[in-house]
Amino acid sequence: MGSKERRIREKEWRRKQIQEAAGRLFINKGYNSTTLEEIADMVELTPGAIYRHFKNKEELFTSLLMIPMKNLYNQTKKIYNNHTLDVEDKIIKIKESFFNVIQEDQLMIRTTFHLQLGDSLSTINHELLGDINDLTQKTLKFLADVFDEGVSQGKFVPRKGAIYADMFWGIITGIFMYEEAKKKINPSKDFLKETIDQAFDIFFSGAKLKS
Amino acid sequence: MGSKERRIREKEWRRKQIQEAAGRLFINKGYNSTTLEEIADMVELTPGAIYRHFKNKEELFTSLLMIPMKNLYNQTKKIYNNHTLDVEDKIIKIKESFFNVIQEDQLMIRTTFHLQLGDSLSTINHELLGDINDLTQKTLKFLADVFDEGVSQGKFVPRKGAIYADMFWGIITGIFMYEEAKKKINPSKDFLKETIDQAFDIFFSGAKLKS
Amino acid sequence: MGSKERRIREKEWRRKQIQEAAGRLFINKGYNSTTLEEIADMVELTPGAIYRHFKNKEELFTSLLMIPMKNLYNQTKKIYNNHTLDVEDKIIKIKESFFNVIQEDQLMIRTTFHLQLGDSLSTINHELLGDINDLTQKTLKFLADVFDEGVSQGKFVPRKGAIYADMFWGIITGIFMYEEAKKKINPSKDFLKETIDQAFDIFFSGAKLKS
Amino acid sequence: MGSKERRIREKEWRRKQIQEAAGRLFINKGYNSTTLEEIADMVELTPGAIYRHFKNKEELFTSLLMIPMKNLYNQTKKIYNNHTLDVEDKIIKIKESFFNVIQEDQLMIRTTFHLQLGDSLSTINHELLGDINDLTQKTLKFLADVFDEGVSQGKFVPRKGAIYADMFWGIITGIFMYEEAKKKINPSKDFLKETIDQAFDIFFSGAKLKS
DNA sequence: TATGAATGAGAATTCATTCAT
DNA sequence: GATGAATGAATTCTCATTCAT
Repeated sequence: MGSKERRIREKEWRRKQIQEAAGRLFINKGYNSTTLEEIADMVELTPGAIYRHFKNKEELFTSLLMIPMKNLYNQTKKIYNNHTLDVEDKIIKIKESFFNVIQEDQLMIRTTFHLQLGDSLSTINHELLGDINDLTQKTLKFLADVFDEGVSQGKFVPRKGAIYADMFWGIITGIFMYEEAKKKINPSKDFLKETIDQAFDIFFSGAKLKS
Repeated sequence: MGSKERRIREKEWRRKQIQEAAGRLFINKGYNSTTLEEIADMVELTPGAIYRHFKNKEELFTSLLMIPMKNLYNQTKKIYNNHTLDVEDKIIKIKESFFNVIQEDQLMIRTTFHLQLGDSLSTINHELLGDINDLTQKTLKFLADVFDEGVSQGKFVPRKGAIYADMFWGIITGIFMYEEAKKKINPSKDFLKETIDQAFDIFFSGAKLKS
Repeated sequence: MGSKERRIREKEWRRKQIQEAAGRLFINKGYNSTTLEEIADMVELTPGAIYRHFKNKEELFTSLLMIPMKNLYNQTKKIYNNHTLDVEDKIIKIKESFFNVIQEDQLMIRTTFHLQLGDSLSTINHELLGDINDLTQKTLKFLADVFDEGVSQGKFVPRKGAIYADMFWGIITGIFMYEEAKKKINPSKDFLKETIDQAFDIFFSGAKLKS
Repeated sequence: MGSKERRIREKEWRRKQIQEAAGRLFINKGYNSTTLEEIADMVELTPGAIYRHFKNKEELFTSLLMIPMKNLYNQTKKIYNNHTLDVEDKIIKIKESFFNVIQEDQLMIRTTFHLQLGDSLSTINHELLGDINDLTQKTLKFLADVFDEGVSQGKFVPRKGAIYADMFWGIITGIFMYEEAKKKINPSKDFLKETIDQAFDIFFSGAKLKS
């Protein structure tokens, strides 16, 4: 019988459920201000039960990164491998992917920065952290390759594709964070999409070789 | 007698001393992992004494932003008001200012992001927070004005100067954070200056109107 | 059919298996630091399954005493009843028995002391605890009887046999614990056998009536 | 003014107060069953305040050993250095000292055994543990020296003094623990003094060279 | 019989902050 | 202005034990 499999599926579902609750809370209140009790309450469990699914609070937190990161990786890979698209199309599509994933999953950006701030993540699960870094690198590698291709096709100003990719990532995350911050103070309007698009236009236009 | 003034000067010196210690600690260990006792130890005081100089931990933390922010503001203002420079020169000089201040005072960026992450900063002194935001806005306003000027001079692609300014800020901070993160994993080489410069080139070249 | 017996045998075998695993763990990590999960892992069971065999953790712990205690009891009884031996021989043989059992089954001593320390053993199964005490008393009773016999034969300084027996037990266990402790700090050499033998010599020589 | 000294004295007094409360509790309930809250209640403090005086629960516990151990050491040293006593007198006096200290401070024995059982003392302050071991060794060294002297005076059966000393220690602690255990089950009579004295007689008589 | 998810109650810490001196 | 002892509230994490399957 598939009773064992059902168990596994249920366990996975629980895991996801906890992640979602934690994610929502982390976004709203930040990592340190979110307690395990709140998370547990949200999924109608006890704090102790969460430890069956995650080694500790930080692993739970970090695990949240994997979801959108995998997403991002897969989408980027798909675009990269789509040979009906030319270089410019690929870059535009990757930009849209980035934007969508980040938009849907604000937590990713926040978590990334949390990791970068290095705040009290000493007990972190190093395997997981390594996985995340690998995934980011691999994702940006696709992007870098596309840029390299564009350069070799004489479409872009000759620069290392990796530099283009880093910039790309920096621009998107930097603007995202800053716009989020502004929204917090004055929530009236959301300029995120607009600013990122315009930034990308400039970036793109600056990258292209003027024929 | 100037004894009163001397006392004031001494007090200010103490304040600065505490800020420096706290800054170093915050950078290395993050906000939450740094205890007031550590800070106090570093300046050979007791935790209680710090409360004579700062309302609480968060105000101390936030106050650290004021130093480089003022710096940044003043430098930007000076460049803005220097009428011997043309628009392009101003922007390049402002970029250098930003880079230098950020470079010297990494804490600013980290603190900024901390504020953006909204992590446990609920008890923050709102006046101080407001001050910082004002200063940032005012600094970026100078930048936006320069861009507006460039646009009206037909030098840049027509866009709102504020958008250019935001992007500018986002690019620099985003790249800074990402490069810092990479350095943490592989400390071999420091691409920060190079990446920011190249990013700026692209940005600048994308912003300029092709004649 | 013997299927019922087979089941019983299997159950007993499981029980023994659990005891062995628990014993090894208790010796190495102490009672409190050993979790039921660890024990269960070691015998490839789940924590819950252990409750089919033992009422709770403490009963499992205490039950470990029964094995060597019974052993000790049986051996002592045999020697006691062996009428080809004279009093001195019996005592020497009993000493050897004690030493061997303790040596092979260090846990007994440790468990005994744990019980004596009274640490968190409130929920203990009183029946089992009683059994163990009875067994100890009965074992020492044989020894006491031998001493009494020796006294009445004019071989030993007149004292109550029970006192001799208690002393005997105290000496062996006390030296055992102390030597173990020393071994922990400096594991180079093992003086246990030597020290116990010499102690016994002194004890024996002090007990004997100088003719 | 001696205000600073008064502070220090007060702090020391607090420390002692905490130790006494903890000691009483540890004796009655065992280490693991005693909570910091109980200890804190007893001295009318909060659990947190205890951490100003002791790094953690285990250090508090272990520190209790130092008091009687120092006592024992000092008394033994005094006897050792008293040149008006002959070897036999010294040994008898040391025995009395041991008995009294152990009697008054049962915790010492229990703690010693706790350390020997190695139960969950992983976070222990190693310095302190080392100190205790040193003190024990030094104390037994005095005893060993006395025995060596006795041997060289032809009073005792030739054996290493260290062996005599270890035995001495093992006998006393072993009997103490066993008698305590018996008292727990049947509290009617206390044979401790009697048993130790008789054990010592035998030991002593066994050690002495029959002229 | 065994599983393993979940409980529940505790218990040790940690620290920002206060306040009498 | 500084001290440092004390607070107190929070929070993470641990496990023996239970129970539906």
